[in-house]
Amino acid sequence: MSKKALTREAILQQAVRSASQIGISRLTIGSLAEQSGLSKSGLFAHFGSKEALQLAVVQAAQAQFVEEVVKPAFAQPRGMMRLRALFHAWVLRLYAGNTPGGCPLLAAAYEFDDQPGAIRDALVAGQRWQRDTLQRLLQDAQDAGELAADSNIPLLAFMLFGLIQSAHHDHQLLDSQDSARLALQGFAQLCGQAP
Amino acid sequence: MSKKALTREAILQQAVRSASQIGISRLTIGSLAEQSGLSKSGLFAHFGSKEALQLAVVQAAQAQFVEEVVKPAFAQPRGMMRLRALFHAWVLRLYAGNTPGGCPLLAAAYEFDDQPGAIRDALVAGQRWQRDTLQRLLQDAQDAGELAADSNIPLLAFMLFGLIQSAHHDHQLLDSQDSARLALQGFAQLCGQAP
DNA sequence: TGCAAAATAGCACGATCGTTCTTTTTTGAG
DNA sequence: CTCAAAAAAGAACGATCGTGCTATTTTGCA
Repeated sequence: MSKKALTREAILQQAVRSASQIGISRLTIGSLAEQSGLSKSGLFAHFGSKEALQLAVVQAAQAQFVEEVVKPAFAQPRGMMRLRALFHAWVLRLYAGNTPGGCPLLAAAYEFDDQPGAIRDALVAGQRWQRDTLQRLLQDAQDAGELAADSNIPLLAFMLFGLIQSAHHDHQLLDSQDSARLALQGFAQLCGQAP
Repeated sequence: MSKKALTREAILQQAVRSASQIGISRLTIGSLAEQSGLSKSGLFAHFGSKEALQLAVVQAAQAQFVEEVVKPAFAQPRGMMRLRALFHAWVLRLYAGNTPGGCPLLAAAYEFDDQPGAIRDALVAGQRWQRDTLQRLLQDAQDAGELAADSNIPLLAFMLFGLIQSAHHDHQLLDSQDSARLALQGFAQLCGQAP
C-alpha cells in the first residue's frame, strides 16, 4: 500500500470518528488536518474538495459497516442464525467505542436527506443495499422454516430497522442504559424467538 | 400580542421550516433575515445570540408537535382510541407540508446528541416527555383491557418510536411511497389491532 | 547514492458568519 | 398630533473556512 493510500486511510478513520460526533457537514479541513498531524493544504490535496472528502467519509463508514456487521454475519450458517448475528452485531456496534458519537451513517441520513448531490446519492444507495440485505436474510430464514410462513418480510425489515434507530436514539440522546436490551428483546419478539 | 412577539413568531415559523431542511446547526442569521424580510441585525436583536435563536427554534418545534399531535389525541376518549389517534397523527405529520425537510426534532436529536448545552438539554427533556406520554397512553389502553395484559409497555413504546423513525427515514431518504402504510401496519400488529 | 516524482507545507485570497455599535425608522400611548 | 420608546437598519469588526499557488520536504526507484 502506497504512502498516499496509508495517509488517506488514517485521515478517513479519524474523519469518521469526528463525523460521528459533529456530523459530516460540519467537518472542517483545518481541524481534520490538525487531528491527522498534517497541514490544511497537505490534507486538502488528498481529496481535492470538501465534498469529495465528505463523500470519502461516507464510503469509509459504509465499508466499516460491512466489515463489522455484514461480513461476520455471513460467516454464520444461512437462516435465523445469520439473521440474528446480523442484527446483534448491528445493535452492539452502537455501543462500541470506535464511533463515540453514534452511527455516522444514521446521522448522515438525517443531515443530507434534503440536500441533493453525490453524498445523498451514496447514502441512498447504501441504505437500499442495507435494507435489501436485511430482507434477503429474513427471506432465507423464512425459507428455512425458522420464521413464520405468513411473516410480512418488508414490514419486518422496516420494524427491525426501527429498532436500530430507536436504540441509537435512546442511547445517544437519552443515555438509556437498557436500549440495547430493548432492541434485542424487540428482535426476539418480532422474529418469534421468545414467548 | 405586541409587534415584537408577532415578528418573533413569524421568524421562528420560517426558521423551523428551514431547520427541517438544513438542520438547526446550519441556520444562519443572514439567510433567516432575508427570508423574514428583516436585516441581519434586526433579526439578531430578537434573540441576542445564535444559540438562543436555535433554542427558540427547538422550543417552537416542540410546541408545534404538541399542538398538532398531542392535543388532538387528547380530544379522543382515553384508551386505544386516544393511543391510535396519537400514533396516526404522529406518522401522518411526517408527510404534511409544513416541514418539508422532515421532523426537525428528530433531525436535531441526531445533530446535538454529542454536543452538551442548553439545546441538547431541551431536546432531552422534550424526548423524555414524548416517551412518557406515549407510555402513559399505552398504560391507559392496557388498563382499559384494549391491550394485551402481558404487554411490555416500555418495549412497546420503544418499538412504536422506532416505527416513527423508520417511516421518517424511508420517506425522507429513500422516497419510499409506502412508509406511512408500513408504520401504521406495524402499529396495528404491535397493538393487536389486526390478525 | 542521486534524483525525478510524489507528498506535504506555507501563505494568501475571497467569502461568509456571528456579533457590536450607531443611526434611522416605526410604533403606540398621552 | 407629539414624542419618547421600541424596533429595525446599516456598516463594520474579527474570526473561520474552502481553495489555489508556490516552495519545500520526503519518498522510492535507477
